[in-house]
Amino acid sequence: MDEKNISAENSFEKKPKNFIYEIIEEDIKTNKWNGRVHTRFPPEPNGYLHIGHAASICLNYGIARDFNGKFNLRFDDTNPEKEEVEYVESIIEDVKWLGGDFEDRIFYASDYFEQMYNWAVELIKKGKAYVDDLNPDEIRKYRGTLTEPGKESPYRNRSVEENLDLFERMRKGEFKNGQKVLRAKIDMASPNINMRDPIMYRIVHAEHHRQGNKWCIYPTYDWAHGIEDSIEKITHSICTLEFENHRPLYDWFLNELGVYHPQQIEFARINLNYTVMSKRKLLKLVQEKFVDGWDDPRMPTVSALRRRGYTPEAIRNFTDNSGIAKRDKVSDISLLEFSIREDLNKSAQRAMAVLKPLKVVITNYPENKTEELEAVNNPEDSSMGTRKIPFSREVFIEQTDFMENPPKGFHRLIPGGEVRLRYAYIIKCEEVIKNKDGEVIELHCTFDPETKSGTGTSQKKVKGTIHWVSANHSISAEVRLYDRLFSVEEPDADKEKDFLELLNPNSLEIISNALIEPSLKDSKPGTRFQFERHGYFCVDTKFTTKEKLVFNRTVTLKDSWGNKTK
RNA sequence: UGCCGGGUCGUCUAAUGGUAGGACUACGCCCUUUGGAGGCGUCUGCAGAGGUUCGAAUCCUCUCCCGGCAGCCA
Repeated sequence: MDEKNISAENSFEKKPKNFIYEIIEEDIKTNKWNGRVHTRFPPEPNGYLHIGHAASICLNYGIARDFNGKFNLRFDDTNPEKEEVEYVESIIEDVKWLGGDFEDRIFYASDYFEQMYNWAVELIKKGKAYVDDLNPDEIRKYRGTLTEPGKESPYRNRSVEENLDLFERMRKGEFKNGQKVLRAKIDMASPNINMRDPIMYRIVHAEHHRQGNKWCIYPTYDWAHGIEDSIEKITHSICTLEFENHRPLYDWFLNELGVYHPQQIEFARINLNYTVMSKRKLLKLVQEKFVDGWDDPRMPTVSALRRRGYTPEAIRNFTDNSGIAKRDKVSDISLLEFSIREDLNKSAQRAMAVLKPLKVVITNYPENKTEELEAVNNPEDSSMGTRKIPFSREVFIEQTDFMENPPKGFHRLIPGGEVRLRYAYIIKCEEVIKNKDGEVIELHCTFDPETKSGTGTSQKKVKGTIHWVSANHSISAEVRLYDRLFSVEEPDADKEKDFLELLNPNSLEIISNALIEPSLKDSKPGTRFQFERHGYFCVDTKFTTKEKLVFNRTVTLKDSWGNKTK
């Protein structure tokens, strides 16, 4: 091939998406893995997945898809005390929902325990691992500090035979938790603390969610993870930055074993402002009932985002736009919100809902008349068609759409002013009815029959168009409005205050008597709508009953007027 | 004062020795029967100092700042 052809071909190549794609493209060029690409997502089933995990799933699955490779789901279930079947099940559901297609490749690290044990025996025989009798406290002291080398355990130089015997007896259950560990024999003076004879096995007498009581010794992350990757013939083992210091150890184990050796690559995890991402803190919010579960719509978990009305597409776009790099980052929540607005604007059916109703009587409209008005289901997508909305003499509008003493620039209803009722007529406010406390409780208006929507006969122009529902036809629903869970940008960053003190007390507002148009009556849980001029809403899957629809607000519409008045 | 990794608009991310660009946000304007959507525009950035070079965000040196690591967690 001559140079011209090469450059012609190159001009069709897409620019690598990020530094990991660059590495993989280079590997393909040099045939490092015989052209194979095989990634994995290796969660520990000790909690629900959050948006950060979603980024990892999208990255790993996306790589497999883009390079015609494979993607595994693998549970890193090496710690029976923290792991549960509930978490396994939720993780499978979430990965699938996000579009991470692992086909039939769902694996469990615990299925490799026998192989891991045998390889540990091999290392003992090579003189590269030993059983240590030091207790946890002693081990910590012997490890040294960040600036001082550690010292060797007095048990470090046991004979191979003794180590073999002790290790076998560890497995048999002859010792108590913490009594003995198996350690790799590397270098107690290493500047990398992870290399100071790291622990490979600890004794844990606990029931494992898949293995039951078969094992009482469990491998540590460092020992187990490379083996899991190796067994599955992973090519690129992608993990987060905090494992960078562990890479020498990952490599050491695989080299000593002389087995298939994937490449570990680290990238910066995604953080989001106004929330927390650590599983420990999320668990605390759940356990101490600050939220109604892992899927409370205010949580940053995948199941919460789903319940709130996010689409997999929006989450994928968000993680794509957040980018993959090595510098620490805190992504702005507004980018997440942008991604769901962008998606739902194109796909969500429009509807009218009045959250805080104000009664309007149209005095010149016949008492018993009902009109069926035509409304567009989605102005962005005419294939979604139209629907009929009933209109009658009494309607409800939004309390905030009327002001007796409006500020400059207010386009809605004012005494003596006119406004269009969406898809209906232009009305004029003739009289304001108040209660004895001076609160506005009702408006008397007149309508102009010449201004019916869609007739094209109206010469009249008004600045504002507001939404409404017919008093006799609307149905009641519960609407839940969510705001950010925390009132500060980085709840983790404050060293003075516990993150629980920084919770936003107004993160949930429940409106129990909102009025919605009758076409929404039989909406199925999970269905998404745009309530015009309010935002996107989703029928809640947890609290909706046959008697009552409950809507979650996914995100507000952008509101340039509201911003101005703040 | 150990080791490892990072510093590009407010946020996120490109440019890999050759015009610092995009997205989000914010703010204007236009348009609009959703104050939505859409269109157009504006603001703001290479941590600092030297050096190499015709030319540096990019290469080198020093400084500063930030993050991770001392679980029998992952």
